[in-house]
Amino acid sequence: MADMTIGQLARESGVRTDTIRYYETLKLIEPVGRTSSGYRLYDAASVARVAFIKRAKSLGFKLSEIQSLLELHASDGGTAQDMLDLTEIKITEAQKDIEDLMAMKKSLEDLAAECPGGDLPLSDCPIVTFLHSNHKHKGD
Amino acid sequence: MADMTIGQLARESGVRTDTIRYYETLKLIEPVGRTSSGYRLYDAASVARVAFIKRAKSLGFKLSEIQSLLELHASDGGTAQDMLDLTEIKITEAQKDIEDLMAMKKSLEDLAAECPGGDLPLSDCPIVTFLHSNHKHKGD
DNA sequence: CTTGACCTTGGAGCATACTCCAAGGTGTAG
DNA sequence: CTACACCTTGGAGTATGCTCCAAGGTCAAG
Repeated sequence: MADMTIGQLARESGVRTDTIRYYETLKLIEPVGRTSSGYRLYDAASVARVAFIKRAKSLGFKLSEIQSLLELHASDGGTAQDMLDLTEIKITEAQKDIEDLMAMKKSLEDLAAECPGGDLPLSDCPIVTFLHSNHKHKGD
Repeated sequence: MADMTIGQLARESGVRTDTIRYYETLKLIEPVGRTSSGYRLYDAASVARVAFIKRAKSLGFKLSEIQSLLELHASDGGTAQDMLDLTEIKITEAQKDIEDLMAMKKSLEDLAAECPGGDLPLSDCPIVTFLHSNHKHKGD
């Protein structure tokens, strides 16, 4: 496919035109040109670029991080190590988020396990008691 | 402690005065009264209420959800089962978030494991190759 | 020549949880 | 009486990733 408008790129890429313009404000993508009337023009490389952004997003990279990824890619100095470093930071972050969520989930499960349920009054539920507890915990 | 101003409540609770006023706009807390000059007044129950909010937050409840928790608590009809239900929804959500993060982390690890690192060009890093791949995956 | 789909820009709005600011009144210590 | 800390309200700003809107220009079909 030769040049295409923003709507065609959007359809090819499975994103909205607004999203592409938004990515443009973040310098993630730029049209390859403009028609005489001002319409943005894109090409096959644009489709690949949007796909790159979508994949990076699916790996948990934020748009600002994807910008760095794209810059790295565009620069001459970028090495495999640079990419590996960024990826390992992301892995560490994911690990921390997982641990935080697991701790939260365990607290909830422990409380739920002791809640009798049924038509009993709220005061019989340890979750409520915990929330109302006077004992301070770390971070208070 | 008898009545206190917003600043005292903030100090007791370990939050900012702005945060308490913000919670007030969300109907999470209300002053027990006002001085003749308009200063908000709080009491010991207010401290307990802010503590409740902080604990619920630490369990992963959003402020809007905490509002429901507080309403449940204030209503006569609330049962232990209601609380248990809300908690189990939260547990399920946490589980899903954990799974999503673990899937993401695994993808990153698999790619990182194959990246040679070092001064090699970016094109030798499978992460870059993956991001540039033409193969569509689910969700594209 | 009109219709309708498409494009343009600039800016506002959503969700989340605050945080900060300005302009002004209050309260207490010395 | 003067500082100075504290309080008030209303509104704006932060971060993230879009999404929608208005007002208007463009383009191809019939």
